Amino acid sequence: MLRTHTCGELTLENIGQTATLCGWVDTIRDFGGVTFIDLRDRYGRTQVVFNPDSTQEVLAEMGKLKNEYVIKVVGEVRPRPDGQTNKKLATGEVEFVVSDLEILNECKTPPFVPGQKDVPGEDLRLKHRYLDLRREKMLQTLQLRSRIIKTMRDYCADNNFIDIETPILGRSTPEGARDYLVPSRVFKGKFYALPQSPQIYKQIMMIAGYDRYIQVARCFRDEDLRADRQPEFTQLDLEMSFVDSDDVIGMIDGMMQRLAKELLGLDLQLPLQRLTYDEAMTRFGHDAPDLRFGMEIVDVTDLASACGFGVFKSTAEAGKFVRGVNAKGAAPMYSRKRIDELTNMVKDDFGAKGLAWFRCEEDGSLFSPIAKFFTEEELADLKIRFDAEPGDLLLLIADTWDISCKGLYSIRKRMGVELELYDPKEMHFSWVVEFPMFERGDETERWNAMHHPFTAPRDQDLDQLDSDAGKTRAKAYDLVINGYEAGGGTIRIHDSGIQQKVFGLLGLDEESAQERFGFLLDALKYGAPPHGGIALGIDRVVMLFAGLDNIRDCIAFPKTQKAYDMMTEAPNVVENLQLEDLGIEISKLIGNQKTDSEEQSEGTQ
RNA sequence: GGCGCUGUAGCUCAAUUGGUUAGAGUCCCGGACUGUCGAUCCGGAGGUUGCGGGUUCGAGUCCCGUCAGCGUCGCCA
Repeated sequence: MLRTHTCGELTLENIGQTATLCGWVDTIRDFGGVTFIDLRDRYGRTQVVFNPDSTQEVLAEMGKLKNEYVIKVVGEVRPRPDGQTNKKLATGEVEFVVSDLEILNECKTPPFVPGQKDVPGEDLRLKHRYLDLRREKMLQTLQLRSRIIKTMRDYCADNNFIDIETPILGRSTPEGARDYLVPSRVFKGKFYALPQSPQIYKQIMMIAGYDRYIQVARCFRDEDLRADRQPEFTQLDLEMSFVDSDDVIGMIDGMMQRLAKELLGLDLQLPLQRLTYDEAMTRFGHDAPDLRFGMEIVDVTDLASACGFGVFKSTAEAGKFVRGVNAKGAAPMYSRKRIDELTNMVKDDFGAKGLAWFRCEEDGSLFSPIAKFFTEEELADLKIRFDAEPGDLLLLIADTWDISCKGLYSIRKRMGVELELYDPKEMHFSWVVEFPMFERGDETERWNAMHHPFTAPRDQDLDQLDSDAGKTRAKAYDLVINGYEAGGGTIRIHDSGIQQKVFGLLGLDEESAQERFGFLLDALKYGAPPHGGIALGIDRVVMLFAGLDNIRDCIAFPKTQKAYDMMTEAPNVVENLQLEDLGIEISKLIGNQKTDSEEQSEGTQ
């Protein structure tokens, strides 16, 4: 080892000891005579002191030091003079008086330094990720991530789970998200697919009798990115045999309790709150509601059908919905302009026709551009329904169930932040359960699986599969933290008769089901136990536990919104020889296109 | 693919209704200083305002296109 201690280690207990430290030059404070350098590594910072009575050689080397040089110093640990301790530093009561200095490596003048106050632009951070990862915040987040994963693994190990790796090179299953494909050299013209999840493999493991499986699994989905979505991400994949929904939920309840306790010092009361999907949609318009605040949706379709306002009346009579939220005390903060912004949001993003609003005045009356279409009694009814008090702002959408859900959900989410309706540091864990088995495809009359085609229906809904499939509820459950879907799972179908029936409803005949999932269907016939599981999005859990609002800061080497790696410049062109090996020819329409960033950097040179 | 925000010195940001030589802090370079910890002080360097076009007597500012980053809708079984 080049060093005897780390930069976060030396304290008053080490006074008088000779030690050797290695690290990066964080800051230099040169007083002409004495010079202080904060030496930094993963573990902390130690103040290193150069005195004028050092040797000429040491002083000469010291003169060469600049930000982010990597050095090794030998010296003695001494207490700091009275009144000169630094309480911000764990090592702040001591200093390290240097007797020898070796420059292990120099550093070009960096585009930014890890300690600077203003965080650089994200593109610059991603391009020079090795510098960005030196930043305290990144270091803390990745350490938290490591501890979260360790705690998850420990918990699972304590509960008899076995950790098993499944293939990265797998087979494309055209359902679901777009696959990342890998061409085969041996089977020219054929492709592997990177896993969207180890779903099939873990079910096979259950059939094989490995009744409690986990994996920290990298998954890949070739879809557009979001603040909380990366093309490759990590999930804690878990599957259990001889269980029902409550058993899986209970297992994760315990895991969340341990995570919250060990990493945040929070005591979670178990069982965690549960909402059904229907309840979540009715009350919050979304299947992963943020339960840290109220502002629940109020349905006034019945009032609307009897009122004089044509838009409301016709909407209600068409079997659609008039629903709204009461933003308590929001009226003074929301000018016409800000209400217009909300209106544009629900129109542009979700295709709502408009946003009706009522302001509750000081005298308790409701003011609105559309108030004239309502009788005094109707206005009074609205007030009662929404529990409106002076200063409140009522926002209503008259539209389909889907649009009213989406619009009111986004309004609630946005105003929750703007009105500071909750403490951003608060954590709320809950479950949304009993999702529908099926949803309608956009252009077809056929059903689509809401989760995946192996999801089991609730026992009491089995009969409904034939009569009213749309009403069938599944043994499906999502873990929701602070309004984010942190994980989701289901109990799987282990009965081939039910599986055939579900395939039928999904429009999959026996032949095509066999073609796509034959190996699983075969395996299910060889003694499949009842089983089910869940997958937790580790990146998102880290994001939420760290109090961050984007997932890239929880991943060491994330990709941009276009799934581009700014540091390695992947994806990129490959040698023609590699393509020939694979029997692949790039279409002339595409050619060997330069990536956009290459074009841009050439343009700016 | 749609909508929106952003792009000015190495970095973080200013620049009034379009108006003189595009500024500040920081970083960098040089100098001073023996107790700082966001060190301080003095001096200096540093710009094709992302790129291309247009309007105008005049464009960092307005318009069109384009590229990049971010947010969002679609999408994400």
